[in-house]
Amino acid sequence: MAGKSGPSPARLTFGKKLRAVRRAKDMTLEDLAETSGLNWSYISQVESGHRNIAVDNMWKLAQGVGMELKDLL
Amino acid sequence: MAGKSGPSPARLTFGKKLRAVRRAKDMTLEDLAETSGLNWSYISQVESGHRNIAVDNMWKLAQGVGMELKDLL
DNA sequence: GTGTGACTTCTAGTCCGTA
DNA sequence: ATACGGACTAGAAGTCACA
Repeated sequence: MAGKSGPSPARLTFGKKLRAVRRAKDMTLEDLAETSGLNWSYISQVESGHRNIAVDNMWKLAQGVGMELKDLL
Repeated sequence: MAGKSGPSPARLTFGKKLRAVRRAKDMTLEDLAETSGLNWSYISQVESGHRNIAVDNMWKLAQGVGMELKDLL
């Protein structure tokens, strides 16, 4: 794993909200991978809080799910 | 400089708001460096949008300035 | 369709000096 | 008190195979 240190509150907040929104929109990881331009496997790790994701990618995921970034925090 | 790619909208939004809030609270970069545990030189680059900061550190900066992370986006 | 570990490449993040 | 640059290390980005 790349994001070694255990899930932090910040990662978990973002990850859980992202997953909730994605599912609410009936999107699979593969769907979101396509709309965000990121790898589905990577997104899976982000949603579970195992990755310390940076702003640019947070933004892409927010866009990919049709929301403002601040609404995922 | 490490963060090569130019400032993205996501970086700029966060950076500008952080700088505004920090100054509104009369904090210097060194003050924020101390309350957040991050390097002041690095924070300077984040505020100007030159760095693609990760969530955990965004959280630390939000804490260091006494705000919720979502309010800096 | 999804979670995870492992791996390489690239940059986030530190530290120092200089202005 | 802030900015910028170089040089370095830790860790994020990005991908894959297997469950």
